[in-house]
Amino acid sequence: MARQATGAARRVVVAAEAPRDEKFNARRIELAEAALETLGELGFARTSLREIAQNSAFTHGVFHYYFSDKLDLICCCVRHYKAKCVTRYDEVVTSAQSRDELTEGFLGKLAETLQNEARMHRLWYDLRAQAMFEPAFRKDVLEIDKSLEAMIWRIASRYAELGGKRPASSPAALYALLDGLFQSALLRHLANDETAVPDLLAEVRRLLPTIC
Amino acid sequence: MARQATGAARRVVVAAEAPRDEKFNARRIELAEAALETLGELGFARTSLREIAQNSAFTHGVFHYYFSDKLDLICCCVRHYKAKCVTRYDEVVTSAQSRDELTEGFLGKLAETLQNEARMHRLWYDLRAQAMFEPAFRKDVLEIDKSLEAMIWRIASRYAELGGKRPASSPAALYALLDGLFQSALLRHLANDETAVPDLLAEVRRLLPTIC
DNA sequence: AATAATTTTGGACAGTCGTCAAGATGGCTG
DNA sequence: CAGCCATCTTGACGACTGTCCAAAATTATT
Repeated sequence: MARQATGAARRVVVAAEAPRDEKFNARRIELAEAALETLGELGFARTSLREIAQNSAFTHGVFHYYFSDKLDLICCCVRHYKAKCVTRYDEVVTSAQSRDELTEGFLGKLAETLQNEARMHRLWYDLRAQAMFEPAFRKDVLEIDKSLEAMIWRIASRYAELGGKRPASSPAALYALLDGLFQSALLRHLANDETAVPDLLAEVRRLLPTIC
Repeated sequence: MARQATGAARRVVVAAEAPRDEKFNARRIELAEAALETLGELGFARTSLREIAQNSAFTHGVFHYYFSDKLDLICCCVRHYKAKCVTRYDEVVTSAQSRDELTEGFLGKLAETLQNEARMHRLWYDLRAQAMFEPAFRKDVLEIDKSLEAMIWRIASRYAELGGKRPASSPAALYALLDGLFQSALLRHLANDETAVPDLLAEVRRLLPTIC
């Protein structure tokens, strides 16, 4: 019997099958990473499984073998990508010994992300919007959103701590603010607005002391 | 010769044709409003011209007669809808005679919007995300974004004025904050989270005095 | 009333989509 | 070696897409 590709069915495995299961999962991630290339380029709506396959070393049948359907694939993709995302600032947060150091480290990473990973991030915003229409996306999206909020909160807490203060805002408001700024800057950056990145940096630099 | 449906070509009309032109434009808006019903239900990607036509009193051919293509139609739709949006709070802003009055009026409209026009707003977020991939959307989206920022700024300015202060934040940051909060609340509301609306109201109520 | 222009209709077209299943491949076990 | 099983390939299927067009219906103009 062919292995079920649906996440729900795959969770019930006996211990003996665990290594096989891990191999299966590793392959899923391999495919997801290949798919992310095309998804980041075209967005969710315009991307077909065939297009994904053509831009990768795999055939379109393999994707159907490892994923129950298109939604399953895309959920796996964004989940995998965002798992890396939420650790992006951790090194900066733990190593910074002063507010200035943290500020510069944070802003540096922020600019780097905006410029080098614009395609991946627009995919995230695409998916978050799709989740408003497609219930199948909601659970994953809400979960990722929560973890991003926590990521921002770690930065703010550390920043406040280094100044001997407490964050003057709720985690939700802080995340909304930074996410909103980032989203706007991303759109402008993608529209070839040269001032998008410096404007974002200046705004955040100005904002940080006022909210923590 | 059939009339060109592209916006660019239609702008060159002699004065005598102006009334005909207005009739043409009125029909466009009529069609756009019909299309918004389906677009708000299904989102940009899932909506086909045929589906729009079936859920309306028109045939799919008419849409091609009045719009050069799908993008043209959708741009017209969101433009039309957002033109109404940006005036939503104007009455509250001009009539409010105290901070409390403005706060309550604003929050009331905010809650009403979130609950009654959730479908239209998720379409806006959908389109804004699509603009990151589709250059044809960018001009309109950036323009609408600017006008929404101005709308928020009018509220904040008036709020500050009623308190004898000045807004302690930039227009961009303020809009990012409120837009981020609204977007998050909208997603939760659509996911049947009962606390989404009250949470948003509480957060904004708490935030207003701190930023103005 | 007759003619011309505009608007509307609904079907045809070529293409793409997700899905599926029958068969090929290759490693592993008995 | 033979049989088995997970993995992968390939082509086909029906449904759906945006676009286009020729003809019909409607409206405006002479």
